Amino acid sequence: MAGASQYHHGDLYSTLIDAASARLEKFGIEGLSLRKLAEDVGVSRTAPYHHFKDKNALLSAIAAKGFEQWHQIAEEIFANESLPVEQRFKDFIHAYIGFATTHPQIYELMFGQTLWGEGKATDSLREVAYPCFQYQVTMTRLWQEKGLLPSDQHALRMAQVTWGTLHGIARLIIDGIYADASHIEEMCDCAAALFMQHHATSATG
Amino acid sequence: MAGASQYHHGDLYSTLIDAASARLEKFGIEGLSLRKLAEDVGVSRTAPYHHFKDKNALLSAIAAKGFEQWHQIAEEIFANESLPVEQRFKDFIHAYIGFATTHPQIYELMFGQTLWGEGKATDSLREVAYPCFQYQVTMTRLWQEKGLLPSDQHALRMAQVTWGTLHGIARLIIDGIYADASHIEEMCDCAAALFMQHHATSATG
DNA sequence: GGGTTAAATTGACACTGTCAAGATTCATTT
DNA sequence: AAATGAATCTTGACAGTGTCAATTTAACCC
Repeated sequence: MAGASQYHHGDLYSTLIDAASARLEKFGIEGLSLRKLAEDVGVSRTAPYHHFKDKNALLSAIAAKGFEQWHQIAEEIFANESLPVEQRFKDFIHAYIGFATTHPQIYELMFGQTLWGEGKATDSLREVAYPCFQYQVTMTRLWQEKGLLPSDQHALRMAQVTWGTLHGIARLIIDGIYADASHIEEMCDCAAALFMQHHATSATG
Repeated sequence: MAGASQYHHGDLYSTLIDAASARLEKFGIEGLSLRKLAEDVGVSRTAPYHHFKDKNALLSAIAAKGFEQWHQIAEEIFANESLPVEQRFKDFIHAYIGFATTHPQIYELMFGQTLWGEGKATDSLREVAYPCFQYQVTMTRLWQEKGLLPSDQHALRMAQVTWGTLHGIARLIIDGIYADASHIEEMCDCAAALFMQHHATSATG
């Protein structure tokens, strides 16, 4: 059933997501045209509409995959109890910026205005994204308990600010504003040091 | 010469920028159509092309205006020596987030992928934007000298991280991700407190 | 086989940015 | 004041885009 049929494609849904992801990484969100995508896959212009309500629905599906991917990375770092919290905290920062800069277009999709602008995001995307946000708060609370981050602030606020920092750095790098890729590591270290100012254990780096 | 002529508009350049800014704030970048814009102003579809090479050129001009506006705000706060540095630092943070959330679409234009994605920005935009970036470094260096920010980091890195934080918070709020407008003030205070951890003078707020 | 349903197709519409060629007005020079 | 040249604005046209409607094709179940 997964052969090379001509009329019924067989697994157009997955094929579209894969092809769209590839096209996305090459040409960006703006350069992702449904028609050219269909041509790539070898179906007619409107075939995708039987699997995705919208162009937004397709993009949402890709973004959802990105969230799942990232969530897994974050969980692995966070749950690796063989390393000290401090190291895991730094790893987390580097992993976040690494993920964002390795897949800039997908990152843009996950957090950009295209999907979150005016409630264009699919319900199924929200169901994947929100737990991802929530996880950040959980981690932040634990970092506060471990004394890594100051605990005189609400965990939610703290999570918003720390994530905001990573988000902002990622975007400055991605968009090539005011920061270029050669300074990624140093910027991550600088951010980590800034957050852990009162955590006086290791000032050497 | 600013009358109601019919063929020659008289001051189409400024009129277009104003109308485009208005349309932008209402419908966003995506919703800004050159054709509808021309109709708004009362000229034909291609009239704008005699004043702007591109749609990008128009957007760049609007963004440039935004940078000038912000630069002026920042300078006023920074140069107001009647207030203590600490207060001016907090004011700066609140002003930044305030500017971004008051004109979300213009902010998106100033720092988003539309103009900075792949070198689409006009030269004249760069000429306005880069000094704006540079100014941030200057301020950061002085904040370090005053003991507000830790001085064991390079000023450039520090500036990238602090601006990154503000940029990230602004975007999270604007895109409605993980943070909503009702927490703006608290988030700003949290960020300020985080930056000034080692500055032990005022912990009360 | 017949009938239901899912999947893929062509045709069409409204919309977009942008180029080319022509019309109109302004400015300046003679 | 007339003419020339440049600036400005116009209509016409083209290649794209997302998306809907009606239609054909294939699969699946009884």
